[in-house]
Amino acid sequence: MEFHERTSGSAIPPSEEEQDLRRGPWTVEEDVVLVNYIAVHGEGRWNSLARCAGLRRTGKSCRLRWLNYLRPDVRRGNITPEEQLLILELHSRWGNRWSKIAQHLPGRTDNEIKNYWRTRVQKHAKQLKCDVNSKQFKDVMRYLWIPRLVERIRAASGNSTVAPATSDRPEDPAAELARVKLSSETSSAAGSSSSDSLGMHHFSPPPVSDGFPAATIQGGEDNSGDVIVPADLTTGCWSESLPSSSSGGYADLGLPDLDQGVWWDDLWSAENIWLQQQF
DNA sequence: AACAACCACAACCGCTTCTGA
DNA sequence: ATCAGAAGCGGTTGTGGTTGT
Repeated sequence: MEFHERTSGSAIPPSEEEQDLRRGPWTVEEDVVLVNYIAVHGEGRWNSLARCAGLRRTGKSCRLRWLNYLRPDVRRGNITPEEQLLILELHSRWGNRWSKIAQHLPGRTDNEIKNYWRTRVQKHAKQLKCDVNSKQFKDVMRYLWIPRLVERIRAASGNSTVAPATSDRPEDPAAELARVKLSSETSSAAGSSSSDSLGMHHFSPPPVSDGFPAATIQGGEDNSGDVIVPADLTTGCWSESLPSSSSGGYADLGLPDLDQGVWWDDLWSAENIWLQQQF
């Protein structure tokens, strides 16, 4: 911030050190320096780390580069269906609390999740001409997107080719969540139009092992939107609350693969038809 | 082939929160 | 209790690759 601001209009001339600061994409050489330095000295104290390592970067920049890219346990690339499911779930509960959400996706960074949400989820909302926080869009997620994900996870687990890095950890929240969804033990939400007549209510979140208290409505302390959550979006009964996808349900809509994006174009009409039948 | 439009992701920015003196 | 520096967070922008015309 500092360099940029001071060089643009401020009477305070930038110090020599600030003038020397690099910005923009990191080079391989910088990455190597940072990784080697952290390997020896550990992370933290980012400003002094940047100085001592001889990097002409701010401490913030070093920290971000390490956390989002260079850390050995960072996972990049395709977001698995389990992870997508978990992101939808946790976002419905917490809103844009990306770092909090990221804590439950091992190896994923808040930045990556945030980007995923913006580029995929918000894009689809835009295509549907509705807000991501609107009931319409949440219903799309609830009745179409999530069941689709559940089915994909189910299919994958049937083939015992489960998504990498999310399935082999007993404590893994994504796998846990998927298990919860698939088991579909509770049944109160099916066609829950009576209890959901107000369009919002409290819910009992599935176990997410951070001891987070049973949330009422997400948004919580950050009041970043007071998102209204469809009744059973988060109750673990998705697959019960809608027509069976394998017996005349959404499978019959001929939806293309979730990741391909195109199916959303056709989704809105199908969604409208179905919702009109429901509400 | 060239250009524009779009997309995904990396990085930055400003603000808030935490921590230690 | 207060203050300064460090760390963390969420929103935004920049960049490079891809796709369409």
